[in-house]
Amino acid sequence: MHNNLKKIGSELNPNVSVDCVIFGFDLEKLTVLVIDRGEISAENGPRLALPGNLIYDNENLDQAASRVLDELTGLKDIYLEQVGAFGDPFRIHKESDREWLKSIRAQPDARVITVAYFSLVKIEDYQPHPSSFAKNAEWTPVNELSELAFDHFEILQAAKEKLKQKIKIQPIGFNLLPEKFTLSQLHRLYESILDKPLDKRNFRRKIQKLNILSNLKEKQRGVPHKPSSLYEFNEEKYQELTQMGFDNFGF
Amino acid sequence: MHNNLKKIGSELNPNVSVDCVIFGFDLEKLTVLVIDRGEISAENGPRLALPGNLIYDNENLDQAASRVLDELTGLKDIYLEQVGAFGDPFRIHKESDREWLKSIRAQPDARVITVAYFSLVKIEDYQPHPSSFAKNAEWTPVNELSELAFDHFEILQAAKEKLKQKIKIQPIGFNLLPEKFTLSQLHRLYESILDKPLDKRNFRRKIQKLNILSNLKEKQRGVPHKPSSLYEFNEEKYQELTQMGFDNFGF
DNA sequence: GAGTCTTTGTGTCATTTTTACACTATCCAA
DNA sequence: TTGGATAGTGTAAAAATGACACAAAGACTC
Repeated sequence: MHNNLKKIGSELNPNVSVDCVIFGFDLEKLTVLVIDRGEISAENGPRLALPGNLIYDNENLDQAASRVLDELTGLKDIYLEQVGAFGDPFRIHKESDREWLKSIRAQPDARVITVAYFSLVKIEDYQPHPSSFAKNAEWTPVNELSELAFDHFEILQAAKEKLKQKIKIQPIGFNLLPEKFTLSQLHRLYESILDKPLDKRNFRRKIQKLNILSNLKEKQRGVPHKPSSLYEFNEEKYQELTQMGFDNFGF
Repeated sequence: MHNNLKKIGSELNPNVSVDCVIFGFDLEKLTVLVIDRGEISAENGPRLALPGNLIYDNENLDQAASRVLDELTGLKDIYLEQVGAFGDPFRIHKESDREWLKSIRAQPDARVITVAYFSLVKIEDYQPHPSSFAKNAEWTPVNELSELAFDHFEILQAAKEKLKQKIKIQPIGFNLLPEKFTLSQLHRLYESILDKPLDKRNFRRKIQKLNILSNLKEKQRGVPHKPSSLYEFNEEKYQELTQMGFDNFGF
């Protein structure tokens, strides 16, 4: 077995890339980490793009996505989920994207299929990483973006939709919040992701009934209003739930 | 724009394939169309595989999946949905798969990323197609499969899961049934897909409340028991529903 | 320290949805 | 005509949902 290994080196595969939709939450809005390409584009195309790169021939797709995420943010062990493959033959052939491609790719005209991932990051954990394009990375509220390079806007929409569906099934939102958070922050997070208002009391009732939060006996300090209790996500209780086949968070 | 078109011919892309999980429903069980590769495998590996093929450089992924489906079944305009990309570097390197690959691929050792799709087919519409591998294709109950070539079993599991989730959100199951069907058949279909029993009366109540079925004033004939009313899926009423943002079929 | 601003935190009631459950009706075949 | 098989139907209890308003706690200002 694997006597064909010799044919697989650790070189870039010119035909397959991964792109990452890195979501964050600034306690107000859902945001996404995008790269500013500067004024390189030919005909005033979009300056912003999703981080991504070609894959290496000796890594699998998940590994490639983790690597791209790590190179950009320095973060490891981050929640990561595949969105899907995007492979229109002309997806990278807008004139406004070609200059940029020429500057970063050995074969800027090759057909590239990309596999999109979304990841959930605590903004507080992120610090621009020295390497890579991180110096040009910026958190932007998802709803303020209306165009991106290549087909990245389409990918972003698909990632938002996937996140929306997923959060109805698993409480993955906690990956976007600090360790300690308030119910109001969680509430705003759900409203941001689901993109619709949720009744405050009903939301609190529902989320508390799940019994996956620990009420730290601790309050916010220094806020100019009634301070809120702080909670943390209780992984163990969550495991109990899921092992009973729980699968519907009902939002 | 597209002065780079010259680099994109209509040749097979040696690095990207599509694989199709073609679901059917024999009115008893959920089935899937698999290819029997015969006894070609070296060390008694699995004989069965999902239909799939390399993509052409001038088609997008959805088109490639439609093409593969068409080549195998002769069917067009079939419900098709992407499951995701599978790209382990060694996914096609099992010794038991190599003989087969050598017989069908110009570059049997190339690293191939595959994009999986699932499609829903009315078994009655399917007739083995002269071309391709169709003569070796067979409908097999999903739950009777325990191994497949390459990583196809993993792909099948992912497709089942995707179908399961999707049917909770959209009534796509009708794509698997004849135009005219009984509530019991629909009931069995949902049980097959969700892989759990559903109470008969509750199921009927729920599905009827959706109001997307038309009761044809027609009954089964020739069955050795009380004949059932026949229904058909009412596309228009369904459109009304979805346009109101309906999104939860509650199973 | 009184008043204002801001956000937290809480309960009820009416409606809808879910769950569990058993018997009669209708056709075919023997 | 009887037996076998599946279709078709209703109810009651429990749970979930949706709509809705006001007092409490801290920070800040004057």
